Amino acid sequence: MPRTKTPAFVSSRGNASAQCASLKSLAQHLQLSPATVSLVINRSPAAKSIPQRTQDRIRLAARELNYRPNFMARSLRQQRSFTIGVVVPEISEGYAALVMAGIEDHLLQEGYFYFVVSHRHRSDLIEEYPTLLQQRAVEGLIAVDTACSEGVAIPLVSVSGHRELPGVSNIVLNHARAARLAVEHLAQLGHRKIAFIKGQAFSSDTESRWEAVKAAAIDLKVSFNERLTAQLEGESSSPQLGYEATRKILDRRESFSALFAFNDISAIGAIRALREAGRRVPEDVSVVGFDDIQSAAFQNPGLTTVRQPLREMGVIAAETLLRRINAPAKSSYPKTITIEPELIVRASTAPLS
Amino acid sequence: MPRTKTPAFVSSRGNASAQCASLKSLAQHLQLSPATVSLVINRSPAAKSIPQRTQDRIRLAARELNYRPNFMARSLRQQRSFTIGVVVPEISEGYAALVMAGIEDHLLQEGYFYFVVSHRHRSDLIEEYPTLLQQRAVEGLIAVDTACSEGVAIPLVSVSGHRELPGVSNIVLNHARAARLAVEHLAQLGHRKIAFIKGQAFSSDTESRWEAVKAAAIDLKVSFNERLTAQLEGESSSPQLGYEATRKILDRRESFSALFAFNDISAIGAIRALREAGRRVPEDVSVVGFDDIQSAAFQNPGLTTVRQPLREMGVIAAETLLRRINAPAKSSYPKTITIEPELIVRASTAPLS
DNA sequence: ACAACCCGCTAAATCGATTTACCCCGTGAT
DNA sequence: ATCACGGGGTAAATCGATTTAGCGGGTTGT
Repeated sequence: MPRTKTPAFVSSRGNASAQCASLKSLAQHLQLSPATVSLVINRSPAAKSIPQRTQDRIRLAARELNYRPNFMARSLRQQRSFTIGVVVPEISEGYAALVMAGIEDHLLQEGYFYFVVSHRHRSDLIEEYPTLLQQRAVEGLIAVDTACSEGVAIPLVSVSGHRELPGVSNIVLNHARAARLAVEHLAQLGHRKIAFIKGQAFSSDTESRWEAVKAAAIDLKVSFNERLTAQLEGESSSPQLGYEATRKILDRRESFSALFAFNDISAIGAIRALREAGRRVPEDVSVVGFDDIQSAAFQNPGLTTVRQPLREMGVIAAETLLRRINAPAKSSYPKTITIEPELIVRASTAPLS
Repeated sequence: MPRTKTPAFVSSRGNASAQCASLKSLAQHLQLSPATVSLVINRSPAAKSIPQRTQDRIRLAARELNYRPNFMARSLRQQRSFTIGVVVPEISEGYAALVMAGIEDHLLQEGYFYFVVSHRHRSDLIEEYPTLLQQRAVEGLIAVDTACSEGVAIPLVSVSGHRELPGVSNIVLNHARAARLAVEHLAQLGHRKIAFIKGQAFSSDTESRWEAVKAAAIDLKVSFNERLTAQLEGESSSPQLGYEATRKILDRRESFSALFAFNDISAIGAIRALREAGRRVPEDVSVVGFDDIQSAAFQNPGLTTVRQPLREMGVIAAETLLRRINAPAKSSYPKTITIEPELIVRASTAPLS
């Protein structure tokens, strides 16, 4: 039997304004049972036997008393949180931010919210965050440019993850085509000696991109010279890495008339290194970036780059995830979704003079 | 009396792996009551009368059965969500992304998660999102560069909000000092004829910054010439706006040797306009930006700018909010926290030749 | 006349924890 | 012998919804 009875509606936290109104109080006010009110408010099919009159009364009162269903109670009962988790390497980087913008667009439209966490390439965090998010009852995960561990019990969509894992849907760029677009563009401008900058080992795009670049170079009869390649080194995402890689290439004193960087950020660093070495861009050296982050267009000169439709990739990731979440149990799911890149020609490339 | 009994632990959703283990099942396994287990697991003071032996048994079993408290159940009972909401104009913009990085840092450290929403300056969304977030049971809100409506029942911290509202803590830059830093720098380089670009009307920083700039100009005896000022126009956050504003100024054929833009993005557009008009930067015209977003350092030449410590501002916002959330009820809260700017001199400014 | 149904609604179980108010037993003090 | 007290727990209320089984009474069908 009950020991104590609190006086009802004495909220313990200091909310001065009228945010209360539970289902129970609303029902009491209406002289109805909570069950009835719930049925009507949720437009449950079971409410069809309730006359319109009563329904109107209920809805009116709900509006007047400013009834807002308690989200946690509802989640607990229904075992749904309408929340998903997004794991990114770093929020303040153009890449992830653009993907997130797309994710947000679609999720909010569908009534979902999302938690964001950034792991800054720390492997302990990469392990820990998915678990933490699952404890927060997220219904699915999106991992951006992150090689996620397996063993997640919930649907997972990976953007540029590049690991075929059971239970994971991959959204990947068509790297073969992307590399070809860039190399072809340079080749058409007359460039034959092209320098290449390779990505850091930890970036999940590095390997597939590199293979694609090699293939494109060979295919298009462009020399692929080891002495004209360098790899980005270091955790940070600053143009400094591209600057250093380019310096290395320059120091080898091999001649080249074009450079294809791993991404826009490194392309920007490369341009600085080239200028310092007295080479003008694009007159002496043409430079192509990758990604088309916002600052690519902001460069002077504007950066020619292979555009990844990052925002769209975010939207597609969100769509795919929600489809999986709302699919009838263990049904099949897409393993890989390939996205087509686009070459954006700006002012950092020019014909071989 | 009970009508139906489900066979216990037959989860209706298709989770193959072992994620179950409720408090009840754990208690059953241990031949103890849920109450005891809960007390021990939460290290509640009431558990001090329980012998170490039992405590160890409980913790061991919890580990073995991989017990994870159900977040929603716990939230419901405790009326706490450990979640806050962050409202930004646009995720994929350097400004908000940097503030968010700071917010995240601190929140996750303290065991909080956050929802992000972006309103893209749509006033209906600015109205709607705070309500939506409150329905999601967030314990507080951070609004970044957003003139939030009043009437929020939960603690609100505003970063660059610039509206003194009851219940709101404002984090603002010391604009007087910021303007002075920039103008003084240019004046010391010998510039007297300086062009100024003013921000869009919807940006909450625009007015205070503008006043500060005028005051600094007058104070430092730099001419403040209406014909050398222009305002950014348009919703987008692209350098194009700065480009157009600068064109307007150039078209007036008034001579100037330096330009102070509203922010880095517009400074980048300005540089492009100046170059196209045959003016070199910094040899003919020095340019100063504002914010120090990542791409400021990435510019060629590197952009001299007034740095807002955006990441730190995010951390401070999060700290302030958590302090308010965990403060004993209606206690007082900081109304305004002023942040000091810093001048970052790069290569876009040079002495008057 | 009795079953079958429909209408309008409700009781009560449930989701999975937290937390308060005891309870029972043994020991030491009076 | 009785009381007080502390140790080692537990029962049950509670958070705020959702949802199923079913109740009472009137109508219809046969």
